[in-house]
Amino acid sequence: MRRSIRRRLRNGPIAASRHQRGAASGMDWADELAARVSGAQVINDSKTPSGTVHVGSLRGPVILDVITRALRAAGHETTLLYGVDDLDAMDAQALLTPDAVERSMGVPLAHIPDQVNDGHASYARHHAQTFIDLFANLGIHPDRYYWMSDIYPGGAMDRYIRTALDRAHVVRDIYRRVSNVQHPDTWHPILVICETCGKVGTTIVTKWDGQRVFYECRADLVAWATGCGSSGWVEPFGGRAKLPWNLEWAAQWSLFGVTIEPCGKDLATAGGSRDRSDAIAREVFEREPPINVAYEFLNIGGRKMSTSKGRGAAAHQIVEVIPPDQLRTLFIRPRPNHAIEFDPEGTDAIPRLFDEFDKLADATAGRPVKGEMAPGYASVFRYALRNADADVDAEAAAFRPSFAHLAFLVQVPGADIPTKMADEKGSALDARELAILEERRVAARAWLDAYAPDRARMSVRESVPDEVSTLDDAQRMFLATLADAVNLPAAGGSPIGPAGGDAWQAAIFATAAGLGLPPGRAFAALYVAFLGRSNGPRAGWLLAGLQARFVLDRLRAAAAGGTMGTAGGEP
RNA sequence: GGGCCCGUAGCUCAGCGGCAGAGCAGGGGACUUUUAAUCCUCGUGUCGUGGGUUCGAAUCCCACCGGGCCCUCCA
Repeated sequence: MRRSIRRRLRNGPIAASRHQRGAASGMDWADELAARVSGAQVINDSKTPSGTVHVGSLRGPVILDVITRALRAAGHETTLLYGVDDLDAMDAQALLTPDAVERSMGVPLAHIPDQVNDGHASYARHHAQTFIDLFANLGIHPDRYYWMSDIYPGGAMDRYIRTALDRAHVVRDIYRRVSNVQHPDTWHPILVICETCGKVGTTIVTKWDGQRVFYECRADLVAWATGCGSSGWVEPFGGRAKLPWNLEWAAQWSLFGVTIEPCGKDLATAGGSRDRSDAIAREVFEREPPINVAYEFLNIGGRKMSTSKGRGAAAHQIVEVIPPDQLRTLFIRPRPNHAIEFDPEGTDAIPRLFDEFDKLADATAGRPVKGEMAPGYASVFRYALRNADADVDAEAAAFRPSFAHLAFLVQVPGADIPTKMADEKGSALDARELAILEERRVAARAWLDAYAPDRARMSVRESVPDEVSTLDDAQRMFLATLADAVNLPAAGGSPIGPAGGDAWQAAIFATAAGLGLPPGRAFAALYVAFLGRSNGPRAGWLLAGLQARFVLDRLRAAAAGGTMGTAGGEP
């Protein structure tokens, strides 16, 4: 039974180049995959919790989820597994994150104490859990999570360890043949956790007697960690040793019966990790490897993301700005073999992501959209939804406020956003729409705090903006006249302003009308005087929220062309 | 050295054998007791280059150029 399934899986990676696909719709890669397989499917992915994970790492889990949904929609019984390779050593890889612990280099990640005192049992648990905690909110629900630090001690890997050691010569041959890596003839594919110093990255096994291995913990085996120099015979079972990554990967496929496993393009390169593991699966564990779905990375500004170099956001931070449906859209819209260019810092990339999602919703709901839709847009929309069981039509039909507009409104003092949105929609927002609004309002604020370009932010300048030099005489006159008009002497002689936004607003219109200045020019003058830009929030309410003395001084300074209030200093 | 991806409008990209397209940005205009917006309008771009196949190539093939990433356990 299983064998017949395997035989059908012998096709290469599905990541077809653009020239190979047919008259495709956008999500065909997932649906085509679902149409190609038969029988029950097991999808797997696993991750080494080396440290803080950046947002690009979520592409893999989202792709897993989309494949799972496509398979289930096609009627295949499907199991989704997600593993944590937490017996891997803290190695050079961890040095690429800000989290590496120098004295623990070479130690299994699961055996390193959590550096953050927030209740996790280990370094590995901390970073893996921080990552995994994002899954549910993104609509990714593996049927089972497994941790290699549980799997090994439970003995489940013992039979694969034995097979690998018995066939060490085959493994060495694969490394040499597939990857041009020449291990010594005494090298054995097992990593003992040193009984003396606890490191796994520094040990090498040179003998296997069928029950025990002889290992040495060498000071200079690797550059990034120093072994303690001890050696001895040990039974490499029950968690006392782990397989090297390529063998562990292949062993996982056998252990869990994996039929589909996507991987990043770094592993999928010719002669790389995936090729080695595929060969090991076939020749050592005698099982056809799972279907591969190779996927490209997420680049920031045309360059690779790097947590350590400050390019790109940590995954757990970006989700505060990009809600699940939109983050899924980011990953799902391009085919897996396309690199994604994404640069949220100081750009409108995030607002445009929302716009694109909204356009997908509009088109799916049958509303008119500007321009043309990419083929397969309805599938993209459906798979982008966090909730796999959502009523797609209802979701598409729901009212969604423009993100950019919302980012503006949240900066307007006293704006009644729900009422404004109801006006825009033409009727009251329902519960779901209010939830979407709230989600976007939070996201908009977070975006303004963390990523937005300055032009999207509105703030009253502390001194007279240079931009007042662009005002014409009529506008200056308006500002001066307004200041005089509202500066009615109070009993004590101190300046007062109109009480409240309505009164300010009325004064603005009255003053402009008195001067014959079109309201638009008058308001523009105010915005320039206070914000340094030609548009802004409702001016009356903006001024009402400021100190009257400040407002009057600024009006007069701006009317004078900025010669008052900015005390020299400029060359 | 090998592998993968990309190269189409300022930017992000779609199109993948049949008249070069969209969004955004930008220009111009309209409206407005206001902001955001909305509406109208404006697109000749060596489709990276050179060959080839074809009645016909941005599209298929070959070579090359440029960019990016990977091949060190990141995805």
